[in-house]
Amino acid sequence: MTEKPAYYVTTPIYYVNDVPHIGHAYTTLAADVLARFKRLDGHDVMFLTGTDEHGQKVEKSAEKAGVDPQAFCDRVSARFQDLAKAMNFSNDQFIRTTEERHKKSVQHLWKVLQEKGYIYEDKYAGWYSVRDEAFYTETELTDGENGEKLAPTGAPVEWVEEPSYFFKLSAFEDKLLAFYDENPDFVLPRARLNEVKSFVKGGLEDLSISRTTFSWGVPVPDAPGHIMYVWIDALTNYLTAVGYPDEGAEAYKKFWPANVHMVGKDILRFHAVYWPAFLMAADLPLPGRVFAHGWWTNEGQKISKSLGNVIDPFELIESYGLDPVRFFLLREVPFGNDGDFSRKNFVLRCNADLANGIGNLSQRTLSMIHKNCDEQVPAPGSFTSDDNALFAKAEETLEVVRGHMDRQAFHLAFDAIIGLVTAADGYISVQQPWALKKTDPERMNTVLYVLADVIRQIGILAQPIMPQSMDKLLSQMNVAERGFEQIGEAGRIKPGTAIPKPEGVFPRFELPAEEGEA
RNA sequence: GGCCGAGUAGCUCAGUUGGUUAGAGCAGCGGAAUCAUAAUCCGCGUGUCGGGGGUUCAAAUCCCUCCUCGGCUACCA
Repeated sequence: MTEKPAYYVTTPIYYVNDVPHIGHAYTTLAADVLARFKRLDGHDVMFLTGTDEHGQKVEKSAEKAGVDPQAFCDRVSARFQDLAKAMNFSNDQFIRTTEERHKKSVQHLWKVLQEKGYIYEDKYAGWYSVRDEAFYTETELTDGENGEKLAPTGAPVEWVEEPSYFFKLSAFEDKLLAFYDENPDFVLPRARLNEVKSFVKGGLEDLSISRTTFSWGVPVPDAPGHIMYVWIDALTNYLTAVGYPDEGAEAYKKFWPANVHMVGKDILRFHAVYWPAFLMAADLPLPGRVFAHGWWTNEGQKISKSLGNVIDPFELIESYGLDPVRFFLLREVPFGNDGDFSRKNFVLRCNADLANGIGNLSQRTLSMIHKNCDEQVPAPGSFTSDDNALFAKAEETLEVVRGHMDRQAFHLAFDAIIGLVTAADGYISVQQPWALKKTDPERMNTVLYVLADVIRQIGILAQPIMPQSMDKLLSQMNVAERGFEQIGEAGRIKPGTAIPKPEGVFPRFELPAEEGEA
C-alpha cells in the first residue's frame, strides 16, 4: 500500500422519489472537483455518492407506477447514475440504501446504539394529515371554522399515536456545543454554524427513529413491524461505503472519518446535529467538515416544479457542452451563497474566462510554436527576470488554489487560475514574440518555451474543474505527466515535444437574444 | 415574535486589531497591437460605503437607532 494521505468526500444520497435536477448535479460536482483535486495532489481518495431508496413515499410511488419498490428504485437510481456519467463525475462508489451491505451496517449501528442505552421505545404522537401524508407541529396549525385544526395546506389533521423507537438526542446538547466550539470549521460557511449552534442551544428533543406504518425500509432488529425511519438509515451510508461494521476493514481504517460531507443547505441540520450525535453515541470518530452550499435560481426566479422552470442538467450539457457548465456552476457564485443561473451571465462568463482566456491563450501560443518553431517546443535560452516571474506565478498559483480548495472556496480557486492566464497574456504583450521573430529568433524561442510551459501548468491546474477540456489541451501538447508534482520546474515541458496545429478547446457562445419583460 | 447575517461602482463581490486619494472581476467608453477563437494589452469610476445620530485627531470599519432584504426557529428527502 502507498503512503499517500487519505481523503474521503461524500455527497448526500439522493432520494429516488425525485428526478435528477441541477441541485443534485451541483452538489456532486463540488464533491467531484474536490476529489479530483485531491487525487492530483497526491491523496488516496474515496469519493462517494448514491441514492436513498427507502420510505413511505417510495413505497407509494412504486405502487402508483404499478411496480414493486425495488424495481422502481432500480429505475430511478439509474437516472442518477446516468447523471453522474453525463457530468463526468469520478465517484469511486455509488451506494444504494437497498444494498444488503447497507442493511447490515445500519442494523449493526442500531444495535450498538441500543446496547449503549441511547435507544428506547415510546409512542410517536403528533398532528397528522392523511391528505398531505405529513406531520405538523402545533405552531404550524391554524383553526378552521368549526374549531378544527388545519394544516398550513388547509388539510384537516388528526392526532395520531404510534409506537416508535427514539434516539436520545437530548443527551448530546452539551457535547455537540462543545464540539462546535472546538471545531469552528466543522460547519462551513461560518454563518451556517451559527444557525446550527442556535438550533442546538434551543434544546434538543429525542428523535423518532422508527415507524410502523409502512414496510419499505430496513427492519429494526428484533422488533417486528418496526422500520427504521429516515436519518438513521440514510446517514449511515457514509459508514457502509467504507466497510462498516467491519472496523478492521482496510477502507474503513483508511478513510473513516470522512473529511467532507458536501450537502445542500436544506439538510445541514441532519448532518451537523443528528449525524455527529449518532456517531458520538456509537463512539465512532466524527467527520471533519459539513459544507452547506446554496441554491440556484433560474433567471432570477425561484425554481419550482409548479413554475415549470426546473433546470435540467442533461439539457444544459447538450446546449453548451459539459465543461463550460461545470466551470460556470462553481465559478460564477461564491460557493456557499445562493446563485442565479442566467443564460446571459453564462455566456459572458464562459466567453471571458474560457474562450477568450484559457482557450485564446493556448491557441495563440501553440499556433505560433507550430508555425515558427518547426512544429515542436523550442529550446529556451537563458531566462530573464520576466520569464522567471511568470514561472514563479505559476508555482504560486498551486499554493493559492490548494488553500482555497481546502476551504471549498471553488470560485476563488478558479479565480487564481484565471489570474495566471491573465498574467500570461500580459507577458505576451510585453515580450511580443511576433516581433522577436524578425529581430531575435532565439529570444522568441525562449518566450514561446516559457509560455508553453505555463500553459502546461494551467492545463494541469484546471483539470479538476474541466477534466475533458484540459485533457484535450494537454494531449495536444503531448504532456503525459499531469499530477501536481509536475507543477514548477520538476515538470518543465521538454524541448522538441511535438506541437501539432492546435484545435480550439473552448467555443465562443452567442449572447441570447434580449427578451422583453415577462 | 425570537435569534443570526447582509445592505460598498451598471452587475457580482473583496475590504473591520478604525488611519495615506475605498478596491477587483465582468459590462461600458477610448487607445495600442495584430501571434490568436473580431480574441489580447493599456487607460478611464465625482461611488451619499442603506438612512440618521454618536465616540474619535481619524469610521465602510466601534456604539445607538431606524429602514430594507435574507436565513434559522426539528422529524419532506
